[in-house]
Amino acid sequence: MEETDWAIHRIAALAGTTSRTLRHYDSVGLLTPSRVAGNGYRHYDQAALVRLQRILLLRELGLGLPAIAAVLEHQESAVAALEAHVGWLRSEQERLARQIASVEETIASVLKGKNIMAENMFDGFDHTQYRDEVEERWGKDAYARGDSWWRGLGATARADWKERQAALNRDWIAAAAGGASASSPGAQELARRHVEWLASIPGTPASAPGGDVRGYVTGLGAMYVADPRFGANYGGEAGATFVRDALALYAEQNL
Amino acid sequence: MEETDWAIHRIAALAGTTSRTLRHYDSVGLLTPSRVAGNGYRHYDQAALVRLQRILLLRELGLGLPAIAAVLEHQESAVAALEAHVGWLRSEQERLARQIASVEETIASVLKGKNIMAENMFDGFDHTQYRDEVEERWGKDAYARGDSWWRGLGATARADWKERQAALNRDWIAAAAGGASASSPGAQELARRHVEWLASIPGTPASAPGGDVRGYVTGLGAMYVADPRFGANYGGEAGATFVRDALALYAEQNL
DNA sequence: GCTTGACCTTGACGTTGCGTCAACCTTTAG
DNA sequence: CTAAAGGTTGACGCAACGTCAAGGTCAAGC
Repeated sequence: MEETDWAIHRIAALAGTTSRTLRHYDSVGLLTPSRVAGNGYRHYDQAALVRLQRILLLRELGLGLPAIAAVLEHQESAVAALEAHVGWLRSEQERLARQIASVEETIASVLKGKNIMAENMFDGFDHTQYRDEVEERWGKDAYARGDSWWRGLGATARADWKERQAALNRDWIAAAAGGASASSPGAQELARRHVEWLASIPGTPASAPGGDVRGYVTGLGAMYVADPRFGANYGGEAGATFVRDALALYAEQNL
Repeated sequence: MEETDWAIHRIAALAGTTSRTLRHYDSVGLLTPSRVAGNGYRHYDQAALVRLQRILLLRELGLGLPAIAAVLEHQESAVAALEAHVGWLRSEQERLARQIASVEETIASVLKGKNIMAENMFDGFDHTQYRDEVEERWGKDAYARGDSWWRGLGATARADWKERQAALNRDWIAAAAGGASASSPGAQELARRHVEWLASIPGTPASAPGGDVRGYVTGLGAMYVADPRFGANYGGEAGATFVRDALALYAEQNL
């Protein structure tokens, strides 16, 4: 009989890991000691060492402990597991690539003085979380249209568009807070700018050649009041009501 | 006064996140409610909404909450923080690229029937954790030499080399277990194969033109006994002793 | 026989960013 | 009055250990 039996610190050093890790692997059942002495000390033999080697190899490849356990139990499907893992690694890499692009875009915008992070960035098209409701309200492909339009813009164009929106929102809120009436010249001028702004979004009636601009603008105003997520842009329900009324009047008289 | 003040669920929906997240941001001090009512309910105003927008924007870029807090507090250094973040993202991407390459190499080896995961993978050169000691024993650049040699090999060559090593280890252990003496013909033949195997590693005296093969092989045998990490390849100390003696005799008589 | 030091053990907390109950109020609508 | 929403504060869970903490074991030196 050889004395092929090491204390925990030994194989740890032998395999290039720590005793804590071995205890962890024991506790999760990934690698149990080949022998536990009466005093509770863990001992490992060559077979355990080989298994440990494999575990560490797979860990270096980025697999999680459950995945490693699975690979070691069902060695036949090891290749399939590894290939699935490569797929996951690739998707992670792509995600990182997108993040890098976004961050650099942001840096460039900030350097150009475009305060991307400065204003209210709310609107009905650029955020994905309302997909279902946007589709429900405006038709199945309204969301897709709005989204593709939005994604088609460069970072600068997006920033420009958002800034025009933010300016509009500010002015609407100021006008409402100032106690102006929806029919006042100031409110009507804002309505004109608002419609102009809407017309810059392709795919809506406001920008289509023979679109029902009037109905669209009136309906949109109603939505600002009905939906607090849009109404938020205008200072809440009261502000949204003001905007709706001004838009309705403007649409009736000018569109 | 406007009623620009929303309940927690409102801004959550408004910003596309959850109330739990907002409570979390409150608890970590990243975003405190603009007002807390007598009943404990959190309320947020437009300023809070704007801040939340920025937080979520930065979060999408992959920044951690402490980093986000730092960026928002010191807006001047925002660009620097973002650039540092890009650097980290790039390093992560490189790490993933290396992992992908390794996993694919492993898959290819397994498919070729090379059981990379099947045998004892111990030797003095392929693992990095003994760098200090290898350098101490064999000189400052021994490690670097061994490592660069090893890394210069392709996956297939590595697997081949490891298999030859594993076969040698097996045979040594079998011979020692069989009770053979170090001077027996079997042991001496193993010693010959061992030296041959060593000679396949460039940068050692065994492969150098005028190297001190004799001293090298004898010293290596001593190390197998002295260091359990190497001795493990030969069935522990007894096995390593057998190998050392056989190598010493072989070196004396043939080198 | 005792001390020292090295090594072992079993907890248990910390890490990152919330998701997900759980137990318990409040407010609002019917 | 009651039920349905929605709010609150805990507290656990996740991944894989690092890092104390408190305390047993063992070989060696006095």
